[in-house]
Amino acid sequence: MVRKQPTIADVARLAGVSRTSVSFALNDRPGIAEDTKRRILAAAAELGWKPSRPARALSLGKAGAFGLVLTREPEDIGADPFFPAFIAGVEAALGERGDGLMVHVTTPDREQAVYERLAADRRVDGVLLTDLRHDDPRPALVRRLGLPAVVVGQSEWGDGLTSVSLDDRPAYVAAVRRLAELGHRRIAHVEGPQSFRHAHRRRMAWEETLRDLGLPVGPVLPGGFTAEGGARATRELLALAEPPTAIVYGNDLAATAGLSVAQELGVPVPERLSVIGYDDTPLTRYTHPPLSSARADARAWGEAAARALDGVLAGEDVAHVVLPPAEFVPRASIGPAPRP
Amino acid sequence: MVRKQPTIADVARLAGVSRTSVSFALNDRPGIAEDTKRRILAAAAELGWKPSRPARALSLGKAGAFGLVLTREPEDIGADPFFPAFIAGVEAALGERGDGLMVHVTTPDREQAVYERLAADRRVDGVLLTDLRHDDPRPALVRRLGLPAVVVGQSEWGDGLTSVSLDDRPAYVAAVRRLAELGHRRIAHVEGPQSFRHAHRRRMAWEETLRDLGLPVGPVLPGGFTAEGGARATRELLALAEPPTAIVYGNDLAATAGLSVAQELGVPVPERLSVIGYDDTPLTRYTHPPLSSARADARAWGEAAARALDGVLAGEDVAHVVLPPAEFVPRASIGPAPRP
DNA sequence: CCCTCCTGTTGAACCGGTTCAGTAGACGTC
DNA sequence: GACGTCTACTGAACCGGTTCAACAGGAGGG
Repeated sequence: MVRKQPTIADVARLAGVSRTSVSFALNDRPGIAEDTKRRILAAAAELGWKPSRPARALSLGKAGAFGLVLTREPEDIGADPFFPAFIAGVEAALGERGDGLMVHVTTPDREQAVYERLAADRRVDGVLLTDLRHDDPRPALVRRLGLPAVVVGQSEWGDGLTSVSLDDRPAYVAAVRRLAELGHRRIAHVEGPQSFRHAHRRRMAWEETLRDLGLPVGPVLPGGFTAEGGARATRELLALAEPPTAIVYGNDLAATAGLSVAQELGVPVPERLSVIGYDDTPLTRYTHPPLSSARADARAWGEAAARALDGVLAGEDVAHVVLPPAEFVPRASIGPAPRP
Repeated sequence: MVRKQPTIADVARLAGVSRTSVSFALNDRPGIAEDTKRRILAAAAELGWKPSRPARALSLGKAGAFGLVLTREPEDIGADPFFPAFIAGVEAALGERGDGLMVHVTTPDREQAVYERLAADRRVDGVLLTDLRHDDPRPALVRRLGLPAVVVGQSEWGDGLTSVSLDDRPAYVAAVRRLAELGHRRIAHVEGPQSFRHAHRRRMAWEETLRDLGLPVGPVLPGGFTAEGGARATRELLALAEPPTAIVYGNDLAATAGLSVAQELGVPVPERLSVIGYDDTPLTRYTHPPLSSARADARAWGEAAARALDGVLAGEDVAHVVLPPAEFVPRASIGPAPRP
């Protein structure tokens, strides 16, 4: 049973003033004598009064919460290193004000309905859009719904919405260049689902860097950001007549699986195959050999996204936020290209 | 800008009835003529009316949301395969009614304050307590705060609170027995943080099963549920004068790291070392060799926990819920004990 | 034909905050 | 001493739902 919380009327009674004065004192607005204010604050403290969020939300027309919708195929709800850290960052920005984050996990077919409900419910003031896809219906959807939103990703993905971006390309560019320096010429890519804009972007970074370097654009296979996909793609790549000497994966999960497949097939890493992931998951330092990867500060990203949405809600004309790009983290999984 | 949503007064006006009638019709209570009800529903549909959650929450004294607090050391916010699936399950139970889940990520030192705010805020109707520790202050805390709660774990951890448990011991018992069948006699354990009750429970399951089998209780080392801890512990175990022939880890992350260390040290798995994890993460099937693990249905757990909390809030005397236990999933990382 | 009961409907109060439009009283000015 | 101004404070309305008590009007019973 929820214990009855004191209301503003209780505080007013104890302090011997009107509810209005209590409200003014607590939101420190001018027009309250110092002395009275102290009395009111003392009374509030004595009763342990905290404003009722629903009442406040109703009165102010502000929910004091943001929404985050994770859309996943039911079978893909695995561990994603991004979200815990991202959410922690959002929380860091929100927590100060006592605001909260409503998390919804849903499937692609119900996604639109979830956003519609979020807008109609008036339980969140805005949403953070992550994992943007090509032709993502959400920017238009939130606009139509009048639901304030911030895009977590490149500004051009958001159809004019404010965005908070963290460039993952530099890490790929650095990775591919490093491989080239090491003498690799057949550099493959195991890509994430190309419907995701960040997955596509990673692929393009790999491709363009190879072009810039005048290297052949190696084979590309889908890895789906999953262990299974990474394993299967690796098997295929290593079965080629001229297998690549290096593989750049879309994320660590696929790369780790790829590492295992190489071992299983007796292909030594990095002697005959160099491997690179993305995400810098905790495991990378402890695979065998340690997996080269790329580090992005998901926590900072979450914090910045929350603050940007704050700004949007305040009616400010928030500029697109650009965070420091992801960094390539070389480890023992890469080495000189094998001699032909 | 949030588009102005229609209110119940708009619906009433359009249908030509009072607000009361609209409210009655929409919560289908008796005392409204079929005909009128149809008219009201049509009007509501035409305007696209959805009740305002804050207004409803204020009026009913129910927030229509649950809270989940994840307490983590800042550096430990990695990928945990449990929570995404657990949250998806909670969502499945809540989503039907349009209720939501507020997720807070915090650090141990602020944990208590977060729960206190949750209670004072009246923004959630109750909380789900996960990751219970020994002498966990939270059951007493939520009781003192009058905050309804359900314990995700064994009933005896909850100080009388309703619990939803999923036994992880059978998987450990089965794993250790299987190892014994395979001829192993030196079976080590790399445990999770013993302050967590489930980590301790896993350790005890390992220990008691060894006793039951009349086998020596092998060495135990802390692994902290992390890759780093798993790697370090494995290194130590393999450096022993008489190293274990099998290691049972507290989770897959530590086990996967252990697998890598074994490879690095040239200890073949499973020929000279059998390895078992827990969680059945997506990666386990694609490590080399595939990692034996234990599968628990985190999604079902979340769903059951949400339903149990529903019951508690409805004032029902909800019995402790017991879900099917975790299952041992043998894979190629275990094999016959090496001949001495 | 009157009284009672039931059905369908409504006005008003309420939930717990915020805020607008006042008002009482102190003070200064001429 | 009449008037205006400023400060400190308050009553009442409002946010958008739910719900209680009351009330028409028709049916049924005596």
